[in-house]
Amino acid sequence: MGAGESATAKRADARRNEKALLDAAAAVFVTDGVDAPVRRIAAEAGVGMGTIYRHFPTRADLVVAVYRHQVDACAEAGPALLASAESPFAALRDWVDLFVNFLVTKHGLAAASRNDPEGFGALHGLFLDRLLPVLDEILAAARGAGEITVDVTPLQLLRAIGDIAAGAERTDPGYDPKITIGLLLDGCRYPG
Amino acid sequence: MGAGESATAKRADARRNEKALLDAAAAVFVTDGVDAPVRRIAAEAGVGMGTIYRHFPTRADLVVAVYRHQVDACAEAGPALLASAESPFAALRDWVDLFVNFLVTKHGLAAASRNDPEGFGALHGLFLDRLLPVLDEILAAARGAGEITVDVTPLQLLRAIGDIAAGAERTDPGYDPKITIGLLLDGCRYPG
DNA sequence: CGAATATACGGAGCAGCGTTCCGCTTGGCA
DNA sequence: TGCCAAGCGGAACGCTGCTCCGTATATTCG
Repeated sequence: MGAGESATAKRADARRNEKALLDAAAAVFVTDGVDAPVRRIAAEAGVGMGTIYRHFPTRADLVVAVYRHQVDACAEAGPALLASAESPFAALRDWVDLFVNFLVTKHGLAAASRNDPEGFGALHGLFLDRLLPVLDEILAAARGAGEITVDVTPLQLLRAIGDIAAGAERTDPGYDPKITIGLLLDGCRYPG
Repeated sequence: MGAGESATAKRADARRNEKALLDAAAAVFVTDGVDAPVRRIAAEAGVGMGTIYRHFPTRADLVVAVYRHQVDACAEAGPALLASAESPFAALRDWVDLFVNFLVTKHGLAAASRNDPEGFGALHGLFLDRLLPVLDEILAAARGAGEITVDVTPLQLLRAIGDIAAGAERTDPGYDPKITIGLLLDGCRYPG
């Protein structure tokens, strides 16, 4: 069930186009957000409409492909933070910060994944698959250290954070999602 | 600066159509969400495209017109809750609950107002104008009673709540925004 | 009561979007 | 070199928001 490395080796031009598409999408997403017109991405990559749909049948497929390694990096940072931070709760703060920074810099990413959960099932799945276990681990550590007493599920927390970050994606001076999230995290523990 | 009761008295059919449009929009919003196609609303009301745009130049104008009284009701309930609840913090809980229930039942309302803050400036303004003072009052009372010690601004809290509610607009069993919001509110006080 | 006029109406039309489909091109292999 | 599956491009379709202007009508005035 491994994805695509052997089986029937893709043609060279197909591989080239896929790469071009990925690069183009990454660039366009930065300037125009993840809702950028398909034609725009195709044009940027110098390919036709058919090509983009053949490689990435769904917009979410493209988004996932573009951001997968960043999500991975975020997931992998979890254990490291847990080891280096002075307490599990501090690690939680740090890790959440990482996640929020990731979300906020991707225009409309979280919003898109929320507004169209059917279509963005893949993205949703990526987030959940990679991030949930990590958050679970950090949460368990914090709970073990007595820093968290409320029983909040990782899913609950991850979604809440995602929603808050999504709401703050537009740059609005005077509102800082991190403060809100800090409040939320504080709500998960009793003060020491 | 009063809006529209005298000046140059509108034509009878214009008034009728405006009412029809409002009713139609309310009905369509319930079934199809606030992003329902303009043509659909026009058809439901039995008017042409021109008419809908003449009465409500912007989609937000229509949305605001449809929900204004509900927002008003929510705002007016604030002082009443403050008077009847057993503590200011309890009133805060109740009032927030009211607000969330309002948001969650309007498919895509909060999301729409967030994804297009330019276009939905009117909606945003309505929320802020009517609701912020009320929340401010409740918050001040709670702070006066020593139930809230963190200095969180009404705007901060209102936005956070709106964002969380917006994220939960799709019915997703297993996730309850009210729990998240409860956590957030708890984060605003020291435990008694 | 009938004409004049501002007011309001309707819907064709335009531009931009996502998505599909199929005739043509090209890479890889014998 | 020649063949053919794999891949490509972009025209075309249906749906969207929004504008524009010829037509219809409510209101007013003689």
